[in-house]
Amino acid sequence: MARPRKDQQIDIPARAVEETMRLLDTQEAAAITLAQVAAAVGCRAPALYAYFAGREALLRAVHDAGFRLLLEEKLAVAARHADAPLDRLREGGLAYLRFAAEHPGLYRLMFSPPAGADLPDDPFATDAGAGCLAMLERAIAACQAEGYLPGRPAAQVAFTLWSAVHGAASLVLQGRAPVPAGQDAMAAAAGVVADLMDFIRRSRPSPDRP
Amino acid sequence: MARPRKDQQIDIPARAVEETMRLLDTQEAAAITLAQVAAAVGCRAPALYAYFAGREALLRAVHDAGFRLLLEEKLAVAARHADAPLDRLREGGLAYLRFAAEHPGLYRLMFSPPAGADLPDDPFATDAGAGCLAMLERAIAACQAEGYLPGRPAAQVAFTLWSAVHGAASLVLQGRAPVPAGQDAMAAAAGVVADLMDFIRRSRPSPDRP
DNA sequence: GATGTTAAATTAATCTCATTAATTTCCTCG
DNA sequence: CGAGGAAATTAATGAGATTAATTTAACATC
Repeated sequence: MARPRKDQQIDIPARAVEETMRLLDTQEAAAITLAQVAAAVGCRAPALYAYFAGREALLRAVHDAGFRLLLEEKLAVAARHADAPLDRLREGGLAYLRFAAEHPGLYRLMFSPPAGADLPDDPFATDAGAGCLAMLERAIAACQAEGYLPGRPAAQVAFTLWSAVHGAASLVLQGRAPVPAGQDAMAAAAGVVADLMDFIRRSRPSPDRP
Repeated sequence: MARPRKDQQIDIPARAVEETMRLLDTQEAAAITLAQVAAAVGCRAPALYAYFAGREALLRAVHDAGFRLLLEEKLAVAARHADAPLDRLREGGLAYLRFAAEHPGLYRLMFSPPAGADLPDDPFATDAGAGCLAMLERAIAACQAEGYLPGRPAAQVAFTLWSAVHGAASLVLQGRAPVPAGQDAMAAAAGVVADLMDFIRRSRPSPDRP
């Protein structure tokens, strides 16, 4: 019972990331223990060290997997609104919020200081989140092609919008959103998206004004 | 050397919060150890338990102190722009960003899930951050009195703006802001405030349009 | 097929904290 | 002065991460 037979081998690295994500539905990242993950995977804690440098590294891998998942969902949404750029922007924002609501623990991990693990590589280029930002930037460029948000660098606007939506998600997950009464906590966050869309709509010089 | 003489007593609870804040300038909250704090204060770790239920509670106290500090700074800024509501809003946002830049560790702690410690009391009402939001809401009401952002609930707008500025600060502190080249990381965040002010300016029905 | 070598886990051993228990020292009040 | 409580301290416990030592399977070579 030291080394497993070939037929009962487990793909430890993959399972570890999966199971950690699952655990994040229940507990916060800080509370997750390697023994827990190992138990869920079907091995002992030290076995994880063969595939991850340590707890931090495992969490970092989950962090990255989270961004890949988010990107997938956003791509799917974008595909459904390939034409209408404004709709794409709104639906993208709402999809983002949905993601945060459905995976609160994972979302928090994705936006916690990845600690230590970020020094080795480029600060932003290699980050898994960069893909999401790039995608948002394209959506904004499409809006600009229709006359919205004229004369501003798309990258800057992308950062503004991402900031707002991420900020909303983050505040909601901390219970810091004003909850109107009996409503879903995410309602306030959806309101942020609505406000932003309104701002964008008004940014077009000539038509579309009350 | 068990109990200190009256003349060499320390105000442990106050010093502990102070020193923890100081430590946060260097390390992230997760890395701070009670022994470290105790050493900085001038006592041993178990002494802290007489004043804080545990590590979490100490961190929570620091979290609250952080919000009080932030509120102070914002009040000072507001006082300097008692008239011009739009300026007050912009300067408030920039002051917020400055705070985050100057106290990155503290800021992260303030916006980390306070974990466990939030169940006992009201989710939002008693929170130290509520004061900041309330203040923002007043500033917005003042802008509305001048015709900006007409017909929207001030609370909703306040949440949108707070989300955007907090999101920007949060992303910058994680190195997730696009840094234009050689510029300060906070430049991108300042750009967010500029964008928001622009949106607000355009929200007034009649005048003030290119 | 026996056998040495590498691989992949396991259990045992360390180390670093947080937290709790036992002790010590000082102050205050009679 | 002596008793009792207050405020720390040192000693003990326990959870978890990490590392060392050990075990067993798979493979290649003879």
